Amino acid sequence: MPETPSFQSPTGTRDFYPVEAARRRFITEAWRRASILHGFEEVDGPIFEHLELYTVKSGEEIVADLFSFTRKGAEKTYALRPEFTPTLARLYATKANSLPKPTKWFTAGPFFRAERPQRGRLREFLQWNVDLLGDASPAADAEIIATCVSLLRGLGLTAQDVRVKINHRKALAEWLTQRGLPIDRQPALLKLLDNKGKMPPAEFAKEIAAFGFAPEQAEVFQKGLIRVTIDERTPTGAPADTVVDVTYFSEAITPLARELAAAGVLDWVDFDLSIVRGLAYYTGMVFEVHEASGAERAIAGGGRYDNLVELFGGPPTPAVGFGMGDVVLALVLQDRKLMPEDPKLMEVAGQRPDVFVLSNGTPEAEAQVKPLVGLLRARNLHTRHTYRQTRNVGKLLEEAVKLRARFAVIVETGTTATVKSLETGQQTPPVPIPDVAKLVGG
RNA sequence: GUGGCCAUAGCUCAAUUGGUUAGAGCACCGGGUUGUGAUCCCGGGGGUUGCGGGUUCGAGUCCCGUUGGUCACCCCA
Repeated sequence: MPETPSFQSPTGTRDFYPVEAARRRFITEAWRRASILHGFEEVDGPIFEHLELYTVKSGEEIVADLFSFTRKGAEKTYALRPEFTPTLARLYATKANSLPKPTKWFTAGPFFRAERPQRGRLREFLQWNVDLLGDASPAADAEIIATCVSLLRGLGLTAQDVRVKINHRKALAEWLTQRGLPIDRQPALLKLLDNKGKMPPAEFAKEIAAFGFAPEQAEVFQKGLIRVTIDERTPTGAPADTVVDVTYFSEAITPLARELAAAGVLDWVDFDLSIVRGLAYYTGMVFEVHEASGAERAIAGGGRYDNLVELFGGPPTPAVGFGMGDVVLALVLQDRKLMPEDPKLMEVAGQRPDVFVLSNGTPEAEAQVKPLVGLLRARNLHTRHTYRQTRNVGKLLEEAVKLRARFAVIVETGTTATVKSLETGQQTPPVPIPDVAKLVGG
């Protein structure tokens, strides 16, 4: 299409009309509330970074999945940020000595990945990142997960709707080593676990057998779940655990389970051996949040990354955190009918008008509309008026209702107006115009 | 990067299977009405049928390409 320019939006991006913008705000405000509720402070960085910031952590292969560019007369190569963690590590490393321990930061903003879009994945999306740095304890792990659960709960989701699936890299590796699986073969096993959902059970069983597990033990990995209770002296697993002894693993994660119980979120959690995440940099606990039936992609994912700050030039610093994108979250909310519908949405997004001012159409009354609108706005009331030509009171009230205004003010004369509550239908007798503001809450 | 499906008004869909000037509902605007949220009636604006090419007397309809959407694979920080 050489000649006429295309005005379609770029692949994998979205246009935000008022309704979509309100949905976005519904989500980002929930993110912000949950973050602040748990004592995290907002930070941010540039939306593009030097390309090397990403290749340091992820290698050259990542370049294919980035939007990168150079300036004409090229200096350096930049990339639109695909994730926040490298920026976060830089922020922390730069001021590490003066930052409190722990440092609790969150951010929310746009990120970019040059992939083919599909359900739950776009090229431009919003992501919420919550990180706790400088604390290596299981309590820190639990605090991060509790913050994530707080968000989910705040949006109306329940432990029946979504599950937090937790694994522990280090514990799993040590357990596997104890069982006699050499370190160098473990990545292949993790990869297999990660792919479990995409292959027939028989094939999975066959492949798992290659790692020295009996066929019936494959079933445990197939199922993946380990129940951990803190009521008993020794954690016990689900019945399947008798087939594969995960006692060592369970002991390793018991401190975390206790902290999760103390934080009141243990009932949202499953310990799941098949949660792998990227192999690159997680060093301990890893987790993902999934819709309970397995529909949709992961809603959130994260874990402990104790080596990363050092990798970006800071002091050795334990860290734990997660990211949550808006795309899958919105899909799950819509699946569960938890995303407010159109008129309600404006209210949720804080855009509901307080007052709609109209007149009865006489010149004296009409002349008072704009001054009154200005007066009410000066009192911090969200005030609207019509742009239509009709002065039919019925039609204008209809417009006020459609906008979900709380009050309609009808200017009756050059000096008086009536105030009608659109919620109760009650209407005052004519009052002096200067009295209107206090009648509508100004 | 690979593959399947899809594309008609802002939205949801029609168009007698290749045949006149592409229609309807919703939405939007105006009127019915110097005055109260409903219902109803009348009228209006809106389309290069995603875009480009081809076949044909004739293409929204058939063919090729392309762009975009969607779903899956790869990947998933």
